[in-house]
Amino acid sequence: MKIILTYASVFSRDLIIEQSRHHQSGMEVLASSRVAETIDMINRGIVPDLIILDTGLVDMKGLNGLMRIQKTSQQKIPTAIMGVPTSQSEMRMVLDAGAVGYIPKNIGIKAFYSTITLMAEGEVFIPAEHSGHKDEYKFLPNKRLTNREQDMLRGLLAGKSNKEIARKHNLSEVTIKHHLKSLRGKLGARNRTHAVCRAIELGIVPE
Amino acid sequence: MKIILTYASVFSRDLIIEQSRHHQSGMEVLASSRVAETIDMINRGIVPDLIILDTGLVDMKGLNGLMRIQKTSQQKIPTAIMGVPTSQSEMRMVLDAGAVGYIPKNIGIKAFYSTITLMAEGEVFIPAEHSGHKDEYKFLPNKRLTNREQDMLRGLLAGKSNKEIARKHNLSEVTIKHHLKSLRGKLGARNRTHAVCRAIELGIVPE
DNA sequence: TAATAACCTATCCGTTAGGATGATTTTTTA
DNA sequence: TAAAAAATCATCCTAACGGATAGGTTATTA
Repeated sequence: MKIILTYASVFSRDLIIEQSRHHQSGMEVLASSRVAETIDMINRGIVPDLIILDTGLVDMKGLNGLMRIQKTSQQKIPTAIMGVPTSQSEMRMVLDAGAVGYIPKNIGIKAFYSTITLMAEGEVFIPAEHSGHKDEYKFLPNKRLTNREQDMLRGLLAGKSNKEIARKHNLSEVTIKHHLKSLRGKLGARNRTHAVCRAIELGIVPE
Repeated sequence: MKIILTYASVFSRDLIIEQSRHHQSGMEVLASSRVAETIDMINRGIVPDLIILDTGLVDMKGLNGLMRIQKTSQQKIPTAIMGVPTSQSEMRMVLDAGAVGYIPKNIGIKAFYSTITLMAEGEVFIPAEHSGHKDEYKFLPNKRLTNREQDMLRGLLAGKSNKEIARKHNLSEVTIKHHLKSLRGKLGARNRTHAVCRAIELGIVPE
């Protein structure tokens, strides 16, 4: 079984890959850190049994990464989304977009392996424990963060005030408020504190 | 080589353990999720070559976990702290307390293994790349979060306002402010948003 | 018992955040 | 090139946050 693991966090990805080498004979995991890299692999003739896409990828843009991969390959390659589970509607959206499943990041290792084995065989997977989960969060809309929004996020992560962020980037405080507003909107956050939580949950944390 | 891995995140811990089974013959990693559990193992006669303590453990209380383990075992068992690297003084503090090293959580897997092998042999380890690191953060003082402070943290992580937190716990808004203040103090945070970042950095995130 | 830690409340006051509305310029994309 | 997206700035206003200061109870511990 051949898998392309497209994962933002190098440490976690390496852990998964390292240990998969010994877990099950015949399991081959290829590492990628961007959707473009994964598409490149496919164009070079690699045909995996399963592609896993992290929701936190820089060039993912919501579910665009999934669509781009589907356009690339002639035959349909089973593709799964891996992310922090939020709402049922998010997972339904993922399935509607053509993914074979949603892997929650808090999954256990054994479950992880049985899950991806199932999905590589064409089964559709959504974790059962989330079936009754209330729709607390909105799915990250089909929009990536702009440069300015990422600046704002970095500011928040440092605990800075609007005034401080404004000084740092030579902008007016008004502009900061504007970018923060659209950042909150994209993250589905109620306020700046919540925005930080959402960003970390979703794996969208700029270095 | 026998190691007790005392780690808060079950997913990460299992990844490490699963893959260590195959990494090097003779490497035995025992899982624990609390300091008390680790102490219990020692009392039951298990003598590991190395103990690894995650800074994010619920019953860790700063470096108290380290001290408690040192008191438990007659012969000195090499004990290492694993956490998100913050400041040099934090790591120095860890060494002063008798630890054999500080393992940064963003370490690579190969480095991780060579590191713990070294430490099990009695070598003292601190990652070199942090030698010139500026003292930006204070180390979490030797104080655990009180129940109320943990309530506050949970509120922040949900993006709630003081008023909402107050309603939830049937307290006055003033009291919320009070607990938030001491929470910020303990986390070394400038404001509520920073407090969330610090808590996540330090691995102190209540379920 | 005295000290300490955890907990609860209050008022005053300045700062910060964020909503609403409106507008212009630049850059990107279809 | 026309349309859309991104970036910039302004004002008015209210809600939320946080500092300073001051008081209290309760439970635990030395």
